[in-house]
Amino acid sequence: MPELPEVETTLRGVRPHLVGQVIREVVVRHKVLRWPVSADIHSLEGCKVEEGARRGKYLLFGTAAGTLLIHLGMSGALRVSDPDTPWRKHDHFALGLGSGKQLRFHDPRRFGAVLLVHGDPAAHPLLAELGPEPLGPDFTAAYLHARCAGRATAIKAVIMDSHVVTGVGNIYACEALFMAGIHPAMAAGKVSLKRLERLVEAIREVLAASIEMGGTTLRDFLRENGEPGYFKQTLRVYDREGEPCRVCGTAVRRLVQTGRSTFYCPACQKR
DNA sequence: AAAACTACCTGAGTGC
DNA sequence: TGCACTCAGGTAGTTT
Repeated sequence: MPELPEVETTLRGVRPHLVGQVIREVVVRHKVLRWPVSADIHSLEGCKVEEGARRGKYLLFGTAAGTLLIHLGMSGALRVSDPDTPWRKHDHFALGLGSGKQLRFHDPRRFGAVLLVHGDPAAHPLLAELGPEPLGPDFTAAYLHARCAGRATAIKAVIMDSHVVTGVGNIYACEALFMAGIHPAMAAGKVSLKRLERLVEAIREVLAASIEMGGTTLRDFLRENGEPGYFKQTLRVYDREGEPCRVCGTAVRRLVQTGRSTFYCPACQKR
């Protein structure tokens, strides 16, 4: 499910319900997600949520007992619920809040993570090696050019590598490459600085536009209030195999790169 | 060092 | 209706 826009949408949705609230209760209904839920997670009980932030696709909620780190994986979602709402299958974790509401973590595939991190979260192994934020000032064409230099790896794989730039997943990698007119299988080291400038701009533009629309609901992503995101209708190539390119009418093609589907227009995107 | 592959897990959809 | 199979928004870890 979630790439950066969906995580940001989730953050904006849950933050007003969380920040300033005391955590009355921590409910662990399934102890192991991608990793075991931190054994000391109950030490959050009685703590106030002081802040809510995002780093890449990680959500960070700061408290006196440490930082609650949540990753949504492929199928995770957070939802603010009334406590008398019946638990759904795959509701694995929840916080009972002073407001009387519950924040529930739902994740059928259990690729997500719920961890309590002590000390500076930026120093945590999961966060320390992440690349710059794509919407921040450090993600520039010069930076990307340096990271691509000499690499034979496909440009698509490079922009999906969270250690190069964080938050760009399969949907937005396909979309941004289309917008920049770059063939997804092109060797990263062969893409000119000028074209990388367009790519950086395209990544920023597509992520910002999707955030504006509440993210992309492909199958099951829902916001904290149960509403879908509306960016799917704006997708240019993703999940549109065989359909006409919105620019030139050529049929959109699908290819498989490192086990993931890539969608592209063979006429608009050149090597 | 970089590139390719594996693993984790459930559910939806397809074809027989 | 059921079975076997493929595919799905992520990414750490292992192997080549």
